[in-house]
Amino acid sequence: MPLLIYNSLTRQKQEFKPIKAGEVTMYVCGPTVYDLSHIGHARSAVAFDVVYRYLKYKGFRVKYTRNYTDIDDKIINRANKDGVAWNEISERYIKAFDEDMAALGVELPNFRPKATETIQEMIGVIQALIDKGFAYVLDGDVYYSVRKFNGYGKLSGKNIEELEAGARVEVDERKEDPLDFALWKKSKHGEPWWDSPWGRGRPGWHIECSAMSQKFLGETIDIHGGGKDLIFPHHENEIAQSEGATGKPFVRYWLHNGFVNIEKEKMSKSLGNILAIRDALNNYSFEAVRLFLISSHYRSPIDYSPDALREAEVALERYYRTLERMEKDWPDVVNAKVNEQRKKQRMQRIINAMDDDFNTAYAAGFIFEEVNTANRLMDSAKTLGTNELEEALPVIKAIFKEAGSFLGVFHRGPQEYFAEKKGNLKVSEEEIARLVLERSEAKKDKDFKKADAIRKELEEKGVLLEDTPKGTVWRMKI
RNA sequence: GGCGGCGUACCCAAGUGGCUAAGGGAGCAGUCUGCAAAACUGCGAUGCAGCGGUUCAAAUCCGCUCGCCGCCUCCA
Repeated sequence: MPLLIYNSLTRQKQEFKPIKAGEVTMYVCGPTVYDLSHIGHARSAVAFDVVYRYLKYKGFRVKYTRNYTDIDDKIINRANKDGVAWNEISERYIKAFDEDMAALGVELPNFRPKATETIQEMIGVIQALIDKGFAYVLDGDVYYSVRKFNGYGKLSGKNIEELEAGARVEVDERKEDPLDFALWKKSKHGEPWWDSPWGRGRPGWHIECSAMSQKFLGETIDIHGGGKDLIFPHHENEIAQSEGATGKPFVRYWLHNGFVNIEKEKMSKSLGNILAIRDALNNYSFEAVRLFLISSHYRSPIDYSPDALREAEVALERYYRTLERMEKDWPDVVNAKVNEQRKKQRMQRIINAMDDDFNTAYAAGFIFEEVNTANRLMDSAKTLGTNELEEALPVIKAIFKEAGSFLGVFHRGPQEYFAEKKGNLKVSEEEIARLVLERSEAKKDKDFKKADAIRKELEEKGVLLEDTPKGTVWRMKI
């Protein structure tokens, strides 16, 4: 079964065929670094992280670029507000973004260029556009003449006349047409600037992605991704710039992720309903955040709520508890030789799901079916024997590992997952051990009242006790 | 106003023409347990916003209606 990808440009799922067989070039719009990243940025990053990982899993050599927009009005405004240099702001939030990505287990793209490191290339693209008649200079500014580009609107499905009619932008009277957008902005007093053939200035927003994707990936790239809100005008303008300058198709497959909503409304700065990535990670494991994000299709909107994250954490704990049980109770079985044919067969369901436009939610469903199978077989080992168990457990563990490699969830060891949770403990482990022992003594004496009191006391401190045949174990309450 | 998307059980969510409508969470009952917890088993949509149509067959295609959301302005 081929890999199908929904292409925003054609509005349908298409079989994915890269330009060069076996090799994929992929560009994703990164953040404008003027504030902490929120859960919406996490969604985009995780969605394309999964795309990147899965393409690699499929055997493609992937060249993946994600930029930082480190020069922009918002950065300058923030710097003025804070009374610091603009690049202090951008550097601070690049660092914060990198930390958040690492904390989310997002793999590093091959190239992570900053806009300000690519100014010369941008100037080159702008010059090419001027030379070809797509752009014009106006007193130190350079504008793109939208009407000169034939395919304008093909990605967003808009036509120029309607845009014209509905234009809400403040019109710069000097522009030849209200829809024309800035490629280069003459620097105002006190603003950062770079030298250019048109005088000192700084780049417009859209030009950077055209320049950077060309520099690192070439004139025509396979995949370009970003949030749905970037379709217009950002990506529309990128197409106009890149195709205008090179005369070649810019992108073969456009991918756009849906939003994270809060209370059914888009999370955004202007509405003030932001959840920062690091705030989410304070309360939940990064895998729970990822599981929450991949439990819906990447193009659908998802509604954030504390409950939704909690449910993801509960599900994840169920998963790790099962894996822990497999490894602790059946160490020899679980590490026995994998029946490759069986594995391939079970794994194929997950691969089919992923091949269908990265249906991670469906894929995750199969993981939980395996969880159920493992538990069921372990439960019934005493009565039904271990034949089936011996064949299934190694396969199940291998599936977890393999699917985890591209989902970025389910791929750690249980001890690591649970150890991370113990970091939030409010009671010392020594104290817990002491109370557990005290309770065991009480249980031995049939003093169940005392035993229950201790269990209740610990539960109030967020520690749950479980009596197993091998003794009492404890874990963190979610 | 223009363009686009969505509406599946108590909640989240997959499924977009054809086996018993995945999976997770919550609930109830049972097994296990001193009691719990965990795990397992069973129950739970004769039904996929509503109405009509196409078809041997529709949650899935078409039309209308209702409701929600997004883009058209910086935004992942």
